[in-house]
Formats: sequence, C-alpha cells, structure tokens
Amino acid sequence: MIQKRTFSIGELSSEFDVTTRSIRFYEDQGLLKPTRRGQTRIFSTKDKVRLKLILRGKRMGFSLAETRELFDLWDETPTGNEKQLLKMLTILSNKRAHMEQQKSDIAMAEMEIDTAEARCREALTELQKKKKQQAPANDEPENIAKKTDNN
Amino acid sequence: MIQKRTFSIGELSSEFDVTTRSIRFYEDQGLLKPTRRGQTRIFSTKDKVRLKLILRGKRMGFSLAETRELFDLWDETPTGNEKQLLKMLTILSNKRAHMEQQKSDIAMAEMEIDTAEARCREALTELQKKKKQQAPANDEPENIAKKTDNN
DNA sequence: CAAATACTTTACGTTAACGTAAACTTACTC
DNA sequence: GAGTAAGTTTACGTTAACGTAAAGTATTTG
Repeated sequence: MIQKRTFSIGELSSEFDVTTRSIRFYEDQGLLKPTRRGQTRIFSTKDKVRLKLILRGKRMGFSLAETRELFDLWDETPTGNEKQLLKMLTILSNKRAHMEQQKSDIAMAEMEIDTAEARCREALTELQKKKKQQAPANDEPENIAKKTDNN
Repeated sequence: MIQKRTFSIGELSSEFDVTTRSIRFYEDQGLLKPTRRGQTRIFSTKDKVRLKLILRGKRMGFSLAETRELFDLWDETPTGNEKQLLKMLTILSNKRAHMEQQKSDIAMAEMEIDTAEARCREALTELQKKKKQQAPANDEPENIAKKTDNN
C-alpha cells in the first residue's frame, strides 16, 4: 500500500482545519467531486490535493469561482484545442502578474513593519527611562520590576 | 508649494481607481477622517496615504476591520502605555507570520504555474505536429515551426 | 438663469462564503 | 436495544463590502 487512497469528510476537515460545512460547500460549487458509498462522501487524493489548492487560493485572495475555473480549465488541458490552451496560457500569465503585485505589496509592507517595530521599541525604551526617573536613587536592581510578559 | 495638501473625493477616486461609494464607506467605518467645507469632504495627504494602505491591505487579504485596528493602534503608539505598545509588537509579529505564509504560498504557486505552462506548451506543440501530419511531405526545416516565445 | 457637474445623505439590495439549526440515517458499542 | 458518534439533507440566517437608486445641494459655465 503506497498511500491511503480515500478520506472521509471528517479526516479532511481535521487535517486542514476547515469545517465539514465548508467542504460540502466546495463540493456544491463544483470544486470537489467525491464519490459516494451509500450517501456518505468518499474523497480521493485528487480531492485532497484540490482542497489544499482551494485553501491556498483563498489565502492568496482568489475567490472560489476563480479557483473553480482554474480546475475546470486544467482538466480540459490534456484534450484541449488550441483556443483553450491559449486561454489557459493567458490566465497563467495573469496569475503571474497578480503574484508580482502581491510580492511587491509584501515587500513594502515588510519595510513598513520594520519601521513600525522600531518606532514601537523606541517608545518602549522611552517609557522605561521615565520610570527610572520617577523611582530614583534605589540600590535594588531595577530589572526585577522591569519584568514584562510578552503575550 | 511643496505638495497639494488637500483632495476631493473625486480626485482620490480616479487616482486610486476606487468608487466614491467605497471611499465614503471607508470613512463610515472609521478608516478615513476627512474634514468638511460645508458638507463637502476634504481629504488630507494623511487620508490619501491611508487609502493607499487600505487598498494594499485588501490585496493582501486584510479586512477593513483589521486595517482599521492597525490604524487606531498606530495613532495611539506615540502616547501609548506599555501594554498598548506590547500589543502592537504582537500584532506586528502576527503580520510578519502572515506574510511569511503568503510568501511561501506564492513560491509554491509560482512553481506550479511554471509546470502548468510547460504542460500547456507541450500540448500546443503536440497539436502542431498533428497539423503537420495532415499536411505532410514538406522539405522546409522543422525548427521554423517549432519556434516558441518564452514569455 | 438654466443646465451641467460634482458633490451630498438615506436607505434598500446584492454577492460570496459560509454558520447554524433541525431532523434524519448508519454504524458501532456497551 | 439504547446511546453515541459520524455522517447526511434542507433551509433559513449572517457578515463584509460595497452597488444602486432617489432626491437634494452647491458651484461653475455657456
């Protein structure tokens, strides 16, 4: 046995930390296509992979409809005609552009977070100074009072 | 005059390609704080900067509520007490983690897009071959038809 | 001064992506 | 065989982020 081939909805739910409601919703929207044993859903590894892609897509800001469109196109790719394939290439190119935008956004945000953190730490040490001035000339070590919980 | 100091809602709307409805909504949610001349909104450069941050935040998957919370915290930072500042540092740390996740997501997506594109191009050249077979026996060199644009 | 242009408020409508509740079926297990 | 755990369907509810329409004001322009 190379791999467990099927999964219950509960297994996927807990593995990816997503509600069963969501998983059923994704099926309803045509993103997952589990088979059935009786009325119980049985998910393949392909479904599992797709679920992972759905969630990553969400984190990247894609709607379910977009992701679904990608899945459908991808399924048609091996048998696709020239027009389909060219459409796929265009979409891929668009995704790339989207990702470049995101990388740029992230880079700028990172810089700003750096300066924000610096400003914060500065304000903190400023507070420490004032504390010292208010409680002057004391031979007990200060760092006992300076304990901070970093939660 | 160093810079134009104020902006109308229409100016911001066209500059950032966002509807006036959205801008008013952002004000309503406490993200922008334009002054008024009569009942007409007058936006400062600070508002303009914040609008840019709002939009970038959206592209990064932040809700307006999250962005608003950041703005509020940021405003309190210079006068903040220790607790406030530590909270800010925690949030900044969370944002960083979020961005690391995103960078990882993007990196994986980029690889998959690469292979998807390769698969597409392969399918395309496969189609070309079949076309040639239907219009056979030609002494022109093959590589003219095999040209690919690597964009 | 009339018409066009750029604003404004109020308020109901819409879409995506689920949450939540109720009522039901299977499958085990004590 | 009663309970409980995991699954199911149906269907109404909810939230965020605006869209859209109506009706009014203020200023500019031909």
